[in-house]
Amino acid sequence: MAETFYKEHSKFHVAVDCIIFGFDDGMLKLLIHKRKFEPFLDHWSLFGGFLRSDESLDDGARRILFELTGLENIYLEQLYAHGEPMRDPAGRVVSVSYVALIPGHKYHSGFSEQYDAVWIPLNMMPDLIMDHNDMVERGLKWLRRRASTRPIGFELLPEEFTIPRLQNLYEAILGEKLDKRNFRKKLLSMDFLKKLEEKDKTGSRKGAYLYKFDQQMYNKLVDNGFSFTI
Amino acid sequence: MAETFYKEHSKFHVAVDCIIFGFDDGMLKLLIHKRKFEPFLDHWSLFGGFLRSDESLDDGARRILFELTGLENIYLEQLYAHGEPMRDPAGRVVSVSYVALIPGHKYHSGFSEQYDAVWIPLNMMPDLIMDHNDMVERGLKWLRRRASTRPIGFELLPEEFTIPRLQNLYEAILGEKLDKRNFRKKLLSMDFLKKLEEKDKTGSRKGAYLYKFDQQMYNKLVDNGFSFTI
DNA sequence: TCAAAAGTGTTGTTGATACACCCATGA
DNA sequence: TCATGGGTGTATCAACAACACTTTTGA
Repeated sequence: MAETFYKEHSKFHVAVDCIIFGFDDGMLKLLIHKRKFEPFLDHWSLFGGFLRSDESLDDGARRILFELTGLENIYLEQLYAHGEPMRDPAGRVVSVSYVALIPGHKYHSGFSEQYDAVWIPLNMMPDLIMDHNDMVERGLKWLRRRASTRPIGFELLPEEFTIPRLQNLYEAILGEKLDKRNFRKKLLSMDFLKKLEEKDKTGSRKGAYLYKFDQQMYNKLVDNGFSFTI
Repeated sequence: MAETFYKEHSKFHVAVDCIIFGFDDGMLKLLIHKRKFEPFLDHWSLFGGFLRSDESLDDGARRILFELTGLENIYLEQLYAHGEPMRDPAGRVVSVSYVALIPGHKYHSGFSEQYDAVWIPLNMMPDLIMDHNDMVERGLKWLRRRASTRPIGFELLPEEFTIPRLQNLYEAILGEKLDKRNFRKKLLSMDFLKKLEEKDKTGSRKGAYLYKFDQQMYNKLVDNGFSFTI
């Protein structure tokens, strides 16, 4: 019965494509791979797949990300629906893009090889299939906007991180150098970074103190009208 | 041949729903109507329709808006794709919502009656079908965000408008009173409002000078790194 | 001992906010 | 003449930007 009402209307394939950001070696990177099926077999592509009849768009995105990386509880947000009739030469497909942010410490889980996945620095992005380069550009704009109004930068770092590392990340996202004294002052004044006892010595002789993002504290601040900006 | 590649994958109805904002009597309003077909015949609903096989999402939104209002060249922006499997009890439908901003002076074109369309102030919104209330809420958040970072407020006013009218609009969008001296100072300092000779006397005895938004000037400012905030 | 990154305060400038009175006019 | 909304300037405060030297330590 359900399908009787609308049956005179066209139906479409619906796909989900994931724009997967990571941060490593001081660079923003994107996880892409060579496509495994026709058309465009073996061309560079975002990770995507077709929506199944029993799942929501969000579930589809989560599934695709999980199938690919084995990771769950990843920051994931819907970005944009692409629906040009000719965007895919092999058929009419409406594709909804999602942005995913992969924390730094989950990089080396070895998922890359089995799916032919590679992390490519944003400034070395090859031509991707169809409108995937547009998606990446839109994703980058989103990331810049989002990172300057919400504390999502932390989603791209390991749970424990140093202030200089955080600054590097913001510099990579915003594409500009920041003053370290002002950066530090501002971030610490916001009161949601917990300083730990240990130092991270991988970045320098001296070592830098590790910090943790305090989500609870952040929530409390937001409840009191605080809003993050960098 | 085109449809041979993906034929093992599910297909979906794709709909477009328009969140149509207007500004009148100092109030933000939304254009809604009573739905013309089952299911939910005669329930309050946003204006929407099914995507056709030969049109893009943007084209679909434009078409629906045109069929309804007879208006073209309306500010229209994609907002969000809703894809919960059970969002429509009559079938699996992925719906992409769009925000439309209708300029004030195009209100009285008489399109309302023939489509049973009514302008409802935002604070008197009835229960809408399915997830349409969510869409409205999302649309309002979008409008607040957008209006404070881009000069889209002008899309909701007639081509010629007074500063007090513009201020009323921003107050309605942001939901707070603004200081008239500061508002005026700020807007005029941005240099993209052209003052006209005539006054509009409908709002007061004294009359207030009319202004026009100078799109060219605005573009030039943006090229030079200017960014609008209110 | 030196190279390399971490850490630390102050000052000037700019933009935001708060605020009260006169003006023009039609009824 | 008076009620109504339009129009104007200044002073205070908070946030941001600019800027240079000391510390630690492994090689």
